[in-house]
Amino acid sequence: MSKVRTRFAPSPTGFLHIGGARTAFFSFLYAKKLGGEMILRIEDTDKERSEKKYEEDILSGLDWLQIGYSEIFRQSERADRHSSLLKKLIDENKAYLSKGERGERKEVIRLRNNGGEVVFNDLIRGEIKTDVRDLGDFVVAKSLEEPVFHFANVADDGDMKISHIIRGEDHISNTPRQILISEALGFARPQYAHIPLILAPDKSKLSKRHGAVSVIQYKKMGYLPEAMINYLAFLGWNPGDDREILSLKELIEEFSLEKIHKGGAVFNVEKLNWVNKQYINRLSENEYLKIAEDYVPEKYKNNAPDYSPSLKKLLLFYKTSIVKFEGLKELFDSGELRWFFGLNEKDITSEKIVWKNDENKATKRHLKEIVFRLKNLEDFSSENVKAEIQPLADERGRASVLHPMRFSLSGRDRSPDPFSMAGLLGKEETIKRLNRAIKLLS
RNA sequence: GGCCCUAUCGUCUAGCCUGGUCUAGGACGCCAGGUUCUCAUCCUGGAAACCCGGGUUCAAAUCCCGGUAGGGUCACCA
Repeated sequence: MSKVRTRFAPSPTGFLHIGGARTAFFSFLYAKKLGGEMILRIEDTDKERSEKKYEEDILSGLDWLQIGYSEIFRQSERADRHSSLLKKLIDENKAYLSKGERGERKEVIRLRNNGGEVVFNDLIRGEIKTDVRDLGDFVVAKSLEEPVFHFANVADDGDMKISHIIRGEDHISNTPRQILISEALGFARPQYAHIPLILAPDKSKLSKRHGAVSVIQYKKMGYLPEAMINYLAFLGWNPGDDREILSLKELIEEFSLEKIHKGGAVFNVEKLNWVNKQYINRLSENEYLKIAEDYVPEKYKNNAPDYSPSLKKLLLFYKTSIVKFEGLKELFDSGELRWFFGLNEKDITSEKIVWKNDENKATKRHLKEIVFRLKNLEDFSSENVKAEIQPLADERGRASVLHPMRFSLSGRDRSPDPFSMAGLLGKEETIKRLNRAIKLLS
């Protein structure tokens, strides 16, 4: 059996969206699985709609997702080859120049179609038969210099020795005519595999109005590429067991076209978020910080308060609570982190410091005891603070002790636990805030 | 509309080929409880589906037929 060679052939008339990325990824996975390779072919024959920025977006999207290709071609660079193939077809009387019909603009080149039935075996859907008569002598080129999509596509697949064409199911009805062209050109017929579409929540075809257009948008939102390809792979495919989180290596090992579904799959951000979270959790501290720091708004960068040992510890603290890195940015922008960057003293009132029906006097006593216990603590880590304070809380009532401490430090009804905050704030600032609260209660 | 494709919890899906082990399994989300000073995390539990109708069979989510619904495609765009 000859070498497996697949291709991803996007036209640079739009961004690399979720669906395209998955198609590329399946093509890539299949080639890798079979020890072959995938090539990238930019189909830029539509000069009006093709744009460089789209090509760049496609390239960077593939790069981000680590979808590698062994070679890259631009269809526009193969114009000479296309016209000579077209000439050959005309010379062999398999195609002919035809006058424009019904007021159509000019002469076009049509393929002679003898009709009959075209049958092909789709690797995912099985045998598909099409009566090809009503196609008529269809157009393959606008002129010798301007081949139509079908022609250029087939010519390139033939020349580039593509063994497997893996593409979206919207191409399934194009396949018969492409087979006709391929046969006229004398190429060996490739295997076809049409994968189901990715749907929007309302089951319609996923499009711009359903959110992010380019996969690069997901990069910007702080999704990890490993999470993205993992999730994408599971849209219409799964390894057949209960595993949900698979590395690229495992994906390659497990992948098979037979396990791809026939029905479309709805793109679900919630699940993507969950997958992403799994990957964030697995990041080492350094890997995490490297990315996290890019999501700190400018005004907070290098602007950590004096009392802060480091911004890094703060970022690390929120590692388990974000679902994507953009969540960090939201934390900063929402004021959620005000306890760290600048407490608003007006937020702290004696009523709020005191837990439910506790007395001011008792609360004050608790806070004083906390200060007393922390004053001489050498290593002011969250763990050590907890070791000092937890017994006190257990003894006098957890809420009665911990709520005042937490509120004194954060000025918020919802905040991290007091031990973590104390550790992040440092000894001096922690005691300063506690004393301020004690004063308020007097 | 023609042609083609598809159909299991709200969503992603296992099971279907090789009928019984399926009172249909897992995951996300949701709800409840637990852990907890709050929020989040984490743990436990719960609600939630075989599109409909016929047929074959002792037995059908699984096989067959017919509906219905959804999607794709019908370009001198890709």
